[in-house]
Amino acid sequence: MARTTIKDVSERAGVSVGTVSNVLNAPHRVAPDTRERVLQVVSELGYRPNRTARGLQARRTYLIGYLLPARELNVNTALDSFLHELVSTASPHGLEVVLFAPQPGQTELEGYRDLIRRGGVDGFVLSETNYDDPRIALLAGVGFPFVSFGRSLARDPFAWVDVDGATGIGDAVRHLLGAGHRRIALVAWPEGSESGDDRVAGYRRALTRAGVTPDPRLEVRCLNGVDQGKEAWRRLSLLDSPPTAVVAVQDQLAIGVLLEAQSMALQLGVDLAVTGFDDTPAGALLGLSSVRQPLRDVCRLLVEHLVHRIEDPWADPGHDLVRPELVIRSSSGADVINSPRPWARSELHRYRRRHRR
Amino acid sequence: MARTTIKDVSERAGVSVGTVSNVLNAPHRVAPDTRERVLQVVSELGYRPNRTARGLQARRTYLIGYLLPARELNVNTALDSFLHELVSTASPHGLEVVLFAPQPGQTELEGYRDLIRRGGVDGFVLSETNYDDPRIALLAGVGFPFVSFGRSLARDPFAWVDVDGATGIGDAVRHLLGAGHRRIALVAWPEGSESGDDRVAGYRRALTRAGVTPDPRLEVRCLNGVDQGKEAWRRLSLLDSPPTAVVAVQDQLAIGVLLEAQSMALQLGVDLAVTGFDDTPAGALLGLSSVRQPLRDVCRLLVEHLVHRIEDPWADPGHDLVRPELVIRSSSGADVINSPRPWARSELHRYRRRHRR
DNA sequence: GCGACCGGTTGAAACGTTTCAACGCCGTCG
DNA sequence: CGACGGCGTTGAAACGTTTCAACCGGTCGC
Repeated sequence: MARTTIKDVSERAGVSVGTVSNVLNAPHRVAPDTRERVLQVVSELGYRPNRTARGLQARRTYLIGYLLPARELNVNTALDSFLHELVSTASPHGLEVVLFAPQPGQTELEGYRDLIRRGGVDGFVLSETNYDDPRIALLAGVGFPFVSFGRSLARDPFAWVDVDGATGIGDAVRHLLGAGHRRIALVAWPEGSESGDDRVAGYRRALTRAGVTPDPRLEVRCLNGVDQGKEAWRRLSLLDSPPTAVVAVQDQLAIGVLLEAQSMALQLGVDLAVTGFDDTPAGALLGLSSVRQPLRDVCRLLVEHLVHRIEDPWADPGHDLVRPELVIRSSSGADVINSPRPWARSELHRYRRRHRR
Repeated sequence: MARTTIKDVSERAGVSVGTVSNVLNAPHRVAPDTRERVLQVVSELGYRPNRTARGLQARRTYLIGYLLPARELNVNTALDSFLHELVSTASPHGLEVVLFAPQPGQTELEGYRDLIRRGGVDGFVLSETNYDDPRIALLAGVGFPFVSFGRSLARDPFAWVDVDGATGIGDAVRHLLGAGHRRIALVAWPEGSESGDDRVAGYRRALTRAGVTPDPRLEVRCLNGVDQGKEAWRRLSLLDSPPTAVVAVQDQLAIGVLLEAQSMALQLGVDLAVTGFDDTPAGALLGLSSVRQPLRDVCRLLVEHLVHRIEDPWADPGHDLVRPELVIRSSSGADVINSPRPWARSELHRYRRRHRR
């Protein structure tokens, strides 16, 4: 029950506690034979310095805070893998990840502020950062170490890592262009989100560079969600000349498009190609091609930047933009899994005849 | 930069630090007017006691540890919601959740042991507990507070909370029986997992109680996974008289069954009813009926038990079994979403003719 | 032969709390 | 009027580290 302390070690090794501490933190200062003896006792007793005591003296906690984003507007569908990577990349730096949520009746910002005041963490990792995120103003304002997964238009310089969504979507577009598609639609979130607008820009740029003029009628805007994706495809399918491919800025939207198209008896990868973003398990299940965020790299960089901020809060904050990877599956024609259905096209025609005003 | 300490408060309020501490922790001991004055200063300065210092003296950390289960064998597909509920139920008790992973080259058990030695947490929450889990022997052995999500055959008594999988599966079976099904198959994991065996037992019991004799040929065993589910349905469909309903012990298996049945052009909810377990987003998307674990209740109970263990490690560990809820969707005939396909049956027959030896 | 220096070690202070024995004051009772 | 109690407050110790000035014994240089 009683934990073994540095004092136990020092007594047993016949040295002072200062010496034991030196053996552990500055071995070069202590004579080789003393060092050996102390290390021997340390391993016999299985001694590990107490984090709390060490933290009190060093004014550190060896913890980094991550506020769990509210469940409802959960765009970050990859929370699971994100946390995994974050925790395992933080670990070698002697850091652990503390999850927290605002107390009931507290705003998110108050949650951050409270944790700072209580001296609860050494720094924060933010995610789902958006334009002019108030958290950045708060943290940069008080000079508290943090790093953001996602860029932001903020006056203060700050450390961030982001996925190059524009290039990712561009890769999807180029993949579809390469497969012969020319009428490539976009299903995107409403204007005003950092990552959303970035992806839209990538779509337009890729088309333009390939000599295809982006057609505004092929750009549908809606909130995230499977149902919204279905609705989006319904609207696209009623156009004079419907698209042959759809690029969605998120898997859920893509899944909606895909399901709705299937229910119109369209053959995915043949009649219609679809791509998503985030490479979610649900999407993978349905054979959805998707842009995968390299979360391992992202987390490695996040932790590196954060460690720098903690160690030297005065240095210039750095940042990184990492390139995602397009995972090609059957939804964009990789290898067709379902058997062809010759009546698919006529189904689409029937649907359109019924619904066009 | 310099945080405000209890000393700042005491000086400004013209009292000793002891008094400030009493105001915060034992207000009845201090005179009302002093109390007011101190509280006034506390709120002016936004003072919050430093967790590290408080923890050092109390020999506590106010943190509970959760080891992120290895990604590969991730049965706990609801990690996201689980953590959400865990964090928000722990918060009112003044506890935060620390995630950790074994250092590279360390076993899981060493990860736990290390954290105990370093005095890193006040207690652990275990999940994915299995028969005779070595973590339970370790923690119960050294008398370290913990609570387990999942029962286990362990010699030592320990605190746990579990979902009554048997009853959950039983509910699914009764639902199908009520819809008129009699040949109800089971797709389950291989024998030897605590929760798996529990669910199998629930399946058999529900059938027996309803006067239907369980047919061993209708029980398929396979590892978790969508592909395994597909394979399971292929085997079931080749039986002399195939089942009209399938109960799976997990959503991924159910999804496999469902997808494979669809690819045979069976109409879900009409030709074949399917139920899963865990109510995953992917399942919900496909209209899969599923047994939902009441994670909020589970986490509330987990935290309560753990707090008791921490406060009074000598008391008898308690436990709770909570009943899950069956969510009925179209896969078991709730409201059929697809239009009927008259040729479905003949497709099945064609398939069977082709594949039976 | 003496001071300076150097490597190794020690002891004490400090980190920010809580706890608790001791103290001072005031009113009450004998 | 002195002893006693009770209430409110204080001061110091303790929690387990790290850090750092000081110390000690030995060696070197002059």
